[in-house]
Parts: sequence; structure tokens; C-alpha cells
Amino acid sequence: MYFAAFSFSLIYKYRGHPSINYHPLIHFLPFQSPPPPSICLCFPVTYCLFQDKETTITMGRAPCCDKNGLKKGPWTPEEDHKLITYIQLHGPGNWRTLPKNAGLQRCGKSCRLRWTNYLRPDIKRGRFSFEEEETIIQLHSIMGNKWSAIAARLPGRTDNEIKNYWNTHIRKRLLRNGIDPVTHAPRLDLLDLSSILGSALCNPSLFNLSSLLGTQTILNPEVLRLATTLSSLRQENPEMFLQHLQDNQVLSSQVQNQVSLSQANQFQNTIQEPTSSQFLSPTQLMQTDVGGLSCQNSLQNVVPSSLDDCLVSQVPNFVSCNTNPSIPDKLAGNSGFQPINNSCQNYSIESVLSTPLSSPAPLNSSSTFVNSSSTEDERESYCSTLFKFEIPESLDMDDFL
DNA sequence: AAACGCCGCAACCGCCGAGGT
DNA sequence: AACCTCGGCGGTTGCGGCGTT
Repeated sequence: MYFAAFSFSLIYKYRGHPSINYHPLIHFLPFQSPPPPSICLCFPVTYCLFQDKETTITMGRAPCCDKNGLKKGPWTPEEDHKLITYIQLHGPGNWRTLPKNAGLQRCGKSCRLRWTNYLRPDIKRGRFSFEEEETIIQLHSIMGNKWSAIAARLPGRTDNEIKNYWNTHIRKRLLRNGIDPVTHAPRLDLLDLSSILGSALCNPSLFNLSSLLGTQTILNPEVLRLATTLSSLRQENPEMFLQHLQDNQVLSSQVQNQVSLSQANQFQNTIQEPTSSQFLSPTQLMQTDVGGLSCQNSLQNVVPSSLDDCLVSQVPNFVSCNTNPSIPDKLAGNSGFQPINNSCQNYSIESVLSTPLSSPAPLNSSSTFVNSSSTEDERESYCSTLFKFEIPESLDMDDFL
């Protein structure tokens, strides 16, 4: 297969060379036979601009390149031109000898990366589509950081590009939605759980501390400690309870209003019992923005039957890890969310907490994406819905992979 | 307008398995 | 069998762009 570049019409601002506008390779025409000489002449090949050192081979293959004196860093248009020209004529591969033959003072590895990640003619550039993003998320939930495998199912996208896109866009969006990008499960540790507790504690009919404490093996100890403290205060000293909530910044404006109302009524149970029609399904819960976490929303529109229900909806992956016999009935299974990792062998709170680059800041930060376009917002909303998918039990992972 | 800090992404680094000598 | 490179991969880095102050 031969390729010939025929258009440099599109402008590309070359990285590292702000003053140079070019695109190294916008279009290629496939040829079933060698391209006509006129096209070949457009890209004259410069052979062997430098002489390789003599390499003495005592065992194994000769070294691919001598790292001394080889250029590193951003590629220049001239280098791209040479590499493209050479590969047009000889095809990719044989990267060890390619730099020498192409007249490049680069390591073969660098040439291969430049070609596969940037210059290859079938690379699709531009923004990822919804479909591509959905595919990436779904494949990542199955394959993990197997970027090459994911890229193999996204024509025109390179593993490097997908990896970058994941780390810079999808990953952050998942975190902001309270979804762990490693396990694809909701992350309680990064949510504003104090708001949950504040909301729940404001409504005694909703709060089941004993059940919550039964989850101590899987919940953040700090959350449990806070829950215990608040529960005690609520019973013993409602005013101090309110103060404690405020000190811990656990009250949103809605919650504060609710607490004030409750306080005025001296914590009499004035809140109507919720009706089943008021409940959000787990799927709906997943679709709510973390900033308006379901339990927080409970004081506005929807009231879960208990804090447990809320937790169950948010923590499907913890269910299978539960070893506490006091909670399986509640935690075991009324979530419509299909956990990705049914096995908890390799899963732990620590693993979640140690997620690289993760930080609570982006999750609740409103500044990170202040300038996000509406499209970005749409993607975020859309992203939340991506976790509704289910993996068929019949799926043969070996075949799939 | 300048300084600063964050973000995105191309490129590099280091590791690994396969295979050549 | 030992040693080596190649090709591929995932993780990380560094720099230019850009928005904010």
C-alpha cells in the first residue's frame, strides 16, 4: 500500500513552533500500485545524512540506535516530512534502521511513536464524539487502562490520544459525578457526605444510625464518627447539633432552611413520611449531579426511605464486599445499577483513595469547569447516564478481549 | 500589559514479552 | 542458555496555550 499526501491546505499550528503553521499530513490517497513518479517526486527522500557508528555485535541484535547525539523533543516539519516520505516509499516497520535510512537523527522508537501517534494517515483528529466517549468509558470499565485495546475498537484514534482524553476529560468528569474512574463505581469518600448526614439527621424518620454504623467496615471512619457525633447531639442538644452542623459546613441553604424549620418545631416530627412515588430510582440517582446529591435532594423533592437506601444507591460495588451480617438485606441488592466489578478481591477503600490524581477538589469544585461549554455540560450529563449499561452475563470476556 | 497558574497533549521513559543471535 | 534488541504498552513529564488576576 502506498500513500501520497496531496493536501497541505489545512492549517495546523505546529507544537513548539508557534510561528510555523502547517500540517504534516492531512490527506493520503491509497494506491493499489506504486504511486506515479510525479507524486513521489513531491517528497524527495534524503538518504543517510549522517553515518552510523560501526556496531560490533557480540550477542543478540545490534542496538537500534546510539542514544548519544540523537535528537529529542518536538519534531520539526522537516523531520516529519522525511519520516512521511520514507514510510510512503518503504512502509512502516523496521524502525531500527529507519532513522538512518530516512536521514533522521532520531531513535527508531521516537520515529515509531511519531508515526503511530501523529503522522499515520488514518488518524482521526478533532473532538471525540458522544459515541466514542461512550465506547471509551464502557471499554475502560471492562479492560481498565488497556489503551491499546480500547484504541483498537475506536478506528482512527490512538492509544495515546485516548489515554490523554481519558485523563484530561473523562476522568475528571467521572470524579465530579462521584464515580470512581478506576472501579467505575460511585465514590462515597469524595462525595460531600457531611451534607448527606446533615440532611438525614435533620429528619429523624429518615435516619437509621444503627444501620449506618453497621456499614463501618466499608465506610470512611471519619464519616461514621461524624454521624455518631451528630446523632448524639441531635438527641441531647438540638441547638448544639445545629451549631455542629454549621461548624462542619454541612448545611446547604436548603438544609439550613429545613433545619431552621425543624428547630422552630423543636424537632417535632413534622415531615411527612415519604411516599413511594417520591423515591428516585437508583438510575435516577445516578443521573443526579453530585452537587445536588440524591440525599440532599431529598429535602427538596425526593425523600429516600432511609439513609441506607441512599447509600445503597450510591455504593453498588460495596455490596458484594459486605461482610457484616447485620446489613446484607439492606445493602444487598435493590440497586438497579449493575456493578462492574462483582468481585471485590482487588477492591478496597484504600485503592479508591489512592487513585492517582484524584482529589476531592475537582469533585465539588465549581471552578474547574467554569468555562465549560454547553457541550461539555451535555457530555457531563450524558456521562452520568453511561453507567446504566449492563454487561451481559453471557459475555465471554476472553472472546471479547 | 504583565505575571501567574492551570490545562491539554505530544513526547519521553521505563518496563515487558517475544524473538533473534 | 544467556544476552540482546524490537515492538508495544502504560505512566509520566514538560512545555505552549490560555484564562485569570
